[in-house]
Amino acid sequence: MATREALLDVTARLYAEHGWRGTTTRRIAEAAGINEVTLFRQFGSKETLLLEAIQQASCEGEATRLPDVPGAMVDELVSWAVTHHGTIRSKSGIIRTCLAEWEQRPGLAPQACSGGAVAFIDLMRYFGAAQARGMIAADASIEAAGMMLINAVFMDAMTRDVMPGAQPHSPEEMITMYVELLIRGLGQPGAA
Amino acid sequence: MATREALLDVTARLYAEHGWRGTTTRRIAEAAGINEVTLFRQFGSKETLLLEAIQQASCEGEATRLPDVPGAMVDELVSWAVTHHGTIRSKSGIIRTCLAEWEQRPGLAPQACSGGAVAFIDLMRYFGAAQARGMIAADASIEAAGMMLINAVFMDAMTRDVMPGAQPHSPEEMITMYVELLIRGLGQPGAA
DNA sequence: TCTGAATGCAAGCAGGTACTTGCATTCAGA
DNA sequence: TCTGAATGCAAGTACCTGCTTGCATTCAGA
Repeated sequence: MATREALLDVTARLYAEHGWRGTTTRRIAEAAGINEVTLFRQFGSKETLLLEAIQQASCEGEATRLPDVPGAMVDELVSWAVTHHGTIRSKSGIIRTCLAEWEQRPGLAPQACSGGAVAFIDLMRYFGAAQARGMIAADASIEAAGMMLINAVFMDAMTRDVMPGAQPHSPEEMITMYVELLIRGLGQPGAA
Repeated sequence: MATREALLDVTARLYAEHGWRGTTTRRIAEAAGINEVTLFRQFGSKETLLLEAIQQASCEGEATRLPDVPGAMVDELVSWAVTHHGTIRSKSGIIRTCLAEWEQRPGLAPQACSGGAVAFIDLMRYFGAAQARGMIAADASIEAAGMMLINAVFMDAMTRDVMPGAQPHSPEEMITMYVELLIRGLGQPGAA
């Protein structure tokens, strides 16, 4: 079983860096320190190995949940978003590659991004509860706020490696600014 | 010259769909309807052709500018963002691929994303002017607002092809919601 | 001690890929 | 009419890639 685990881990890492075609079976075997033939005996084909590795890498990572009853909204949202940011960042390579290769393998991108969809649903539930309690203006567009927060966190996590030094602020600082701005926008009733 | 243009266009399209390794010289020649040898005689190598094609595709597209003197902010921002959205969307394939292959060719991603950086600078200038005129709260974080708007527009443009049907609203509707929410957040002074 | 499953190693196969060479064809401009 | 540049065509080279085969080695469990 150790061989399987090593192969899956190495394959996911190589896929994130080099894409499907760039992840050759020879390179996988060499990086994992095992013989190429063993790879085929274990998984049958390159495709099987890659699909399993990508799925495993997409799923791992903790999913934080926002409280059922909203309290200190800024604090709760910031700490939740920071965790979510870390989860995305640890998978940023895989997500980038799956998105780029969506046209060749359409099933992978939704799988890799599923964490984001779950987070969005959780966020909408939280906003809905806050709105029901009058903590958010009744006419506020919580949908827009949710999308913007998710997108901002997602983009920050994805581009922080690609553009080093471009962001003078830490993720925590940026997220705090985002959340405070959104809460201000959601709190003021009827500007439209 | 017609041969060069055809090769560059086809190459950019294939690269957006299949990535660097997937864009083979045979495929380029076939799709362009010319002989593979001609490709090498014109560009010398696959690398030269691809770099030139990607650069050309990254640069094209109109750059709208926000007014020097902010007026009807929501209207101005929405129409500007909608144009920006269209520009990004027309290059979404190239951008996705360049981002994914950033680790192998680090120079391409910043090049493909340069339009976004320019747009962000323009937006910050506009927000700064609005703030100087008192149209935005003095303590509002225009930096956070700018990032969020750029990110939201970028993400919408990038994922609209990948997740068809996932967004019930049109780009214009989403952008309008984003802008109105942000303006509300920027207008209310001192919530922190 | 024996057995069988997992693994390693060397070699090879068929097809793809970047790129080259040699020669024939077209065709616009002098 | 001649010339030269651009292009096409057929073939080939060296290397890569997924995958297979045959055989030797290790090693835990009966």
